[in-house]
Amino acid sequence: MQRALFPALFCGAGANALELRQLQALASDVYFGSGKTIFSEGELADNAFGLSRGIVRIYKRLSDGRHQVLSFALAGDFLGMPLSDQHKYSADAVGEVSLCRFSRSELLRLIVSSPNLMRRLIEFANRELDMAQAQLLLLGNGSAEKRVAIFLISWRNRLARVSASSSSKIVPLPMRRRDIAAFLGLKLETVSRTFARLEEKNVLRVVPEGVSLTGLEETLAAEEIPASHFAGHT
Amino acid sequence: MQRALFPALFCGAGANALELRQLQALASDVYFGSGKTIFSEGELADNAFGLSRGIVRIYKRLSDGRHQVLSFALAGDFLGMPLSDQHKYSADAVGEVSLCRFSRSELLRLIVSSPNLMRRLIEFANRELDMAQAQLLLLGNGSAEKRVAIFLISWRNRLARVSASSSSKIVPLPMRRRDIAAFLGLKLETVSRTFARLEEKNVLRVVPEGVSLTGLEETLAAEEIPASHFAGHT
DNA sequence: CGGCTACTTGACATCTATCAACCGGGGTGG
DNA sequence: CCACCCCGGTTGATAGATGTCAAGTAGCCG
Repeated sequence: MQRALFPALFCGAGANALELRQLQALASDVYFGSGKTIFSEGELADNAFGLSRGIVRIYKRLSDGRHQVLSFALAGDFLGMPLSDQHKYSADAVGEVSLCRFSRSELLRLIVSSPNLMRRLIEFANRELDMAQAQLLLLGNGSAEKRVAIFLISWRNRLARVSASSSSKIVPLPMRRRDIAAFLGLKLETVSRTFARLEEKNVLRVVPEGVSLTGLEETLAAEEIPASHFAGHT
Repeated sequence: MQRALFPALFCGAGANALELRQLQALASDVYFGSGKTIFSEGELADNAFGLSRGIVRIYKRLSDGRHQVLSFALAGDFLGMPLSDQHKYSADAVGEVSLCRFSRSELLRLIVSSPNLMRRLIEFANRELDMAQAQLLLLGNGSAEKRVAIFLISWRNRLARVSASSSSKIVPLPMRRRDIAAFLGLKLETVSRTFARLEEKNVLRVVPEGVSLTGLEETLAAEEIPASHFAGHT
């Protein structure tokens, strides 16, 4: 069984043994079953969470019941910035997830006392900001087809970075169509139709667990939005 | 003449005299005329900029010439996070602007050495992230009318915070329609039409320098997207 | 005065949302 | 064990909103 994977992933390759140990000392491992809510928008953020294993859907609820998915967190990500004392969005488990739970006040004290960790936190915030801004580009300028295509490529790249090599050419899509749609600012029917259209173009195949990409990026390379903006999602 | 306003604005009310002095020691005041480009996406970020006076348009260029405006920076904002060694987007002056220019390496050294400043930087990153995520909500779920309405209210609130009280009920819009459109993921014709429609509903008046709001927020209060997400843009 | 630029307005095309039917798998209960 | 139901997903028809193309107006500066 893996324990407290998050600290190692968060600190990255240049891991400093001390800060790693300090983080782990504060962490307690927790588990959430598929679909469970980890925290909800507006709640007091007594705890901070770091993701060790699995996928977490980060989203904001609109008053009419719609969702905007802000991101899909992967192992190594914080679920929200530990600074604010209130959760600014909700987080649900997509599939089963393992988390590190921290007392936010303890974590904050540790981070503030460690320039190293503080810097890592800024870098994390930076990556989150980059991702959000790339997403703004996509939602502001992309057709449904571009949104889906770029999402798939970006998602595959992110997965590849985390899970080393899942070897198979199939890109798993454990989230539901509805969630993909809510991430891309589309309706689930449109996502479904767009998958179908891309399949007809022979650039991907839809399989029950996800999709397999067969030339999607080449199609995209000829397009207006530089893929470089999206390849680097962390 | 005002000098080096940025450090005081960035440090905020709880300004620590020491960190303030240190920041000012590194800053040199620079001026850009209307429409001038301060830096461009992809350039090496030898300098970091803090905005003292005026408005700066932050945007990404798409390869086909379209722009996505990411934000309109106001006095007190950094133009991009000082961490990364490369500019991730471009910045143009909207009207005349005064900036503080820092050597990025010097600034970084100062910030890393000062837990106080580091924390302020994280808080700044947090605000930027919040704004970007609120924008994602808007682009993902809002009709043209909602986007324009929420933009206007959010813009007015941000201006009010910076310029104390511009007293008049007119909200100045020094940026062009094209920029508003690029910010909202719309075309400039759509923005123009939406202004016209809102004017017909008697919730605003279009004047040469901007708009005056006459009941727009009440209209919005009845809508699905909670305005609270947008009122707080910093 | 003339031309440029920003903006507005109009007619029409295109794309996505909406509403609705249908398919298929997994689980439940008879 | 089978039938049924429920849920997620796909597909179809239609409507509504925004984009596109084009003309026209107003203010500004030379």
